[in-house]
Amino acid sequence: MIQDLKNSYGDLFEDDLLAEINQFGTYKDVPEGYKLIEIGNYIKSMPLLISGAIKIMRDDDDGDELLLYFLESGDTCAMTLTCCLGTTKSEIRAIAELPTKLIMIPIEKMEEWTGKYKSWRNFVFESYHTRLMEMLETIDSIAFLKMDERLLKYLRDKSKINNYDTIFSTHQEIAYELHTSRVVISRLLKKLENQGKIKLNRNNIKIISL
Amino acid sequence: MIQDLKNSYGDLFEDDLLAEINQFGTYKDVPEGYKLIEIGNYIKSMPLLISGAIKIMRDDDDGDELLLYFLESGDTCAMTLTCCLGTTKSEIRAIAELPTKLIMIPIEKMEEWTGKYKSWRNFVFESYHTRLMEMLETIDSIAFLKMDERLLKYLRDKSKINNYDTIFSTHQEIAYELHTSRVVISRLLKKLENQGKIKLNRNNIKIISL
DNA sequence: GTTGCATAGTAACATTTGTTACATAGCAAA
DNA sequence: TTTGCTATGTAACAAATGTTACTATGCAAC
Repeated sequence: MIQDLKNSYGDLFEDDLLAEINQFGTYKDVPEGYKLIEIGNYIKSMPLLISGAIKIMRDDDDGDELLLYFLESGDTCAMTLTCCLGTTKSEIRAIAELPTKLIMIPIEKMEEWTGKYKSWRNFVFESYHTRLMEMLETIDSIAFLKMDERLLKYLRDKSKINNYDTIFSTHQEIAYELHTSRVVISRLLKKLENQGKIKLNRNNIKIISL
Repeated sequence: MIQDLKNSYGDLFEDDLLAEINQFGTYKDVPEGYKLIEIGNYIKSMPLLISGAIKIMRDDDDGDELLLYFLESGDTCAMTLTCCLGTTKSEIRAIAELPTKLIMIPIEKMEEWTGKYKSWRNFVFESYHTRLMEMLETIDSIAFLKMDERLLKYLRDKSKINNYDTIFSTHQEIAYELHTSRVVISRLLKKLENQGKIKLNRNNIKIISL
């Protein structure tokens, strides 16, 4: 574990801190689709991403859902932070988008290190920063873009995250993540296919040129 | 200034920190409508709200805009924090919603205190937390609510912020903040009036029961 | 191959939201 | 009072999105 850790965070943290992370953190290796956090869960630890990607979803009571953003490999921790502080329940759902390796840090340590290590403090601030910017981007998308533009952006983001030009999702899954209906997505995807930008197949979408 | 400061933050910060804030902070008293931050500005200081309220708006390049949230009186500082860290430009616009008193803290101090005072650190984290939650609520509104529900929520929030049952806005202003058109707002407001929930007047809306 | 199920295609229609265009009303300055 | 400006009301229409319902297709289990 220490090697993975050094690869991802060696530049960021001093050795003492790395050692502490190694000592108190719990290594986790989860498969694609693994549910890391469910809405309403109490959060007692904070994840550091080593590799893979995590999808952060917002759900409301009526079963509505919406993709907020992805956490990427070298990329920092979650907005989970937020939920840690108060003994509040999670407002979001976190699901592994890819096979993902991460280290879970217990809350107490997280707080302790905040006083102890400047690099840790900066890391946490930096994470908050990134998260807020990510949320802003999400707001831009749903407030200012039409569904066809949102879909395009979605396809681009998704293929970037997976680092692959084929997206293995059904229309229904995409519809859930963009909070619309399957028929709408099918319609728009077909239009993109007619424009020669993608190639539709069962259970996957090949990207030709976005 | 020290008295205002103690009233608003006395419970939160220890005396040493209060003294430093008093020493290094700049007191500001701005009228309603005063533009505190414009998109693209570089942020060199962080505001502590003493009284009043600040409206945070998101704008995009095409002139689209959208109300993100309000900062309230005793309420903590801004997402401005975020913009401070990096030497990045502001992604948002901040406008005094009411006559507002605040203290501006220079960035350097902000960072220095983060290491020095636990209460300051917690305050900053807490602020980030609140801001993220506020953004989540905004996302919920635009993603899951129809325009009529958003308008209702807007009227409630606005009257709460101003602590008054009459809202002094034109339909056009509301339309900008909800990122829709004046006609749409007029239409929906008229419906609410017909339901007996509000009373429409020129330049103001009296709330009867929401 | 046949069956059964999940996925995708598509038409027709409903609803919501946005747009245009014009009429009316309130208010203040001349 | 008249004028002019801003704000509001409203109809008619357009576009975007959502819904229903049904068909077709791909794939796997049998």
